[in-house]
Amino acid sequence: MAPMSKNAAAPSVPTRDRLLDAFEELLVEGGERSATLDAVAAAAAVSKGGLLYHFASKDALVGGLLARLDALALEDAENIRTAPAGAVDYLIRTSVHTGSPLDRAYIAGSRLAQGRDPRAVQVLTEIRRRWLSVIEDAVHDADVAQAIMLISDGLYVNSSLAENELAPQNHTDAAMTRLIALIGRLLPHE
Amino acid sequence: MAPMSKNAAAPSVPTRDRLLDAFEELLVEGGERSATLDAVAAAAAVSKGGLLYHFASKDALVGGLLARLDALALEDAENIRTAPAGAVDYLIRTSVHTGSPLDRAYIAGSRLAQGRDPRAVQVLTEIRRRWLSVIEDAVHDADVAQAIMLISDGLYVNSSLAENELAPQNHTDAAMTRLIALIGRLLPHE
DNA sequence: ACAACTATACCGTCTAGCCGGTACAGTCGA
DNA sequence: TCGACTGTACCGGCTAGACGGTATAGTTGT
Repeated sequence: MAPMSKNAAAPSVPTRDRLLDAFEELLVEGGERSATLDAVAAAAAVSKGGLLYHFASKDALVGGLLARLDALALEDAENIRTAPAGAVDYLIRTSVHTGSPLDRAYIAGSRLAQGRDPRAVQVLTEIRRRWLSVIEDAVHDADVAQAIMLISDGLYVNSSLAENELAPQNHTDAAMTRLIALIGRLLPHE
Repeated sequence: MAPMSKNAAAPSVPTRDRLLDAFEELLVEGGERSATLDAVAAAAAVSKGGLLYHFASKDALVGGLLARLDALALEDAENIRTAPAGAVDYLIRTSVHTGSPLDRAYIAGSRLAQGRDPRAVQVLTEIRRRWLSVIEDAVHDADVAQAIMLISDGLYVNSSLAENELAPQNHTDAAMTRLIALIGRLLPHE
């Protein structure tokens, strides 16, 4: 077929990124196992040869995903630090599945880490270390910061496990506001 | 009817359970991908034919693991409810990788859920629903119970991701005691 | 001309699942 | 008490298909 404007939509997004998007999507939706090269190529509407043109191996594909995740997370750490409503507020609100690029990349990375890919484990560990550090700066108490991180992690688990079942309205804006108020009690007074 | 004394060692643990143990272990250590039938059989020191005698398919193996997890979790809910030091104390302390049978089964189940096995998702969702219910009974506040569950989930993520890296002494007894004290602040007063 | 692909064919390995066979303990009728 | 038979617990060889990766020839927009 015509490799140009697929059919209607012009490839405003470079193929390389579309491949990474597709890989991510498959990891999130179907786990490690379903993210095969064939599946990734098909999902990105690219031939397998085309995939391997951009990423010479599956390892390279994983590397590309992890690099993008790391870059996204680095930006995010800055967003948390400078969030107008406060670091804790921002962290908690963005810990629920918002569908943001970082969100998807983070969950995809988690899948790889659970498959025990050592690079994925390292990248995730580093990202979490950065988040913890930002929260520590914001609350001035290592134990409280730790507890807040745990809640943030818990939210990720919840939203990626239940998707939308368990406790229908746990992730609404109102619920998040109540949760953040609750976290406020952890702070002695500042 | 004695299937005993294979050669020398009497199989004090039935082969069926050894297979489930091996499957669990592989899921925990290497993720979904590494838990192949061949690997499970080898880890249980059984031939592949032997494995398939006990579990006719991989699906059946997953079913067996999930059934065992569910049974273990049902017992555990009772342990939480009747824990001398209180439900919250028990839940939090057992949320870190203790190596208990439930612990391992739960993490293994999580791996399957991340592979998007719908049965695994359902079993885990149900287990978490039960835990939440027990905590709600203990703290008499839905929001606080929710927050405690999130912390518990976070601890699982932490211990299963970092294993023993990130923040060396986050899961010591002392750290847990401090965390539980912190959670106490969430309760208005009771 | 060149980069960015498509399409197809192929290879070695891994994976799930199947099947025939073996060993052996216990049951039962004559 | 013997021989025929049954059920349980396995072994190990096999196959079809999936998977990662290679190779190569052709197409298209700039």
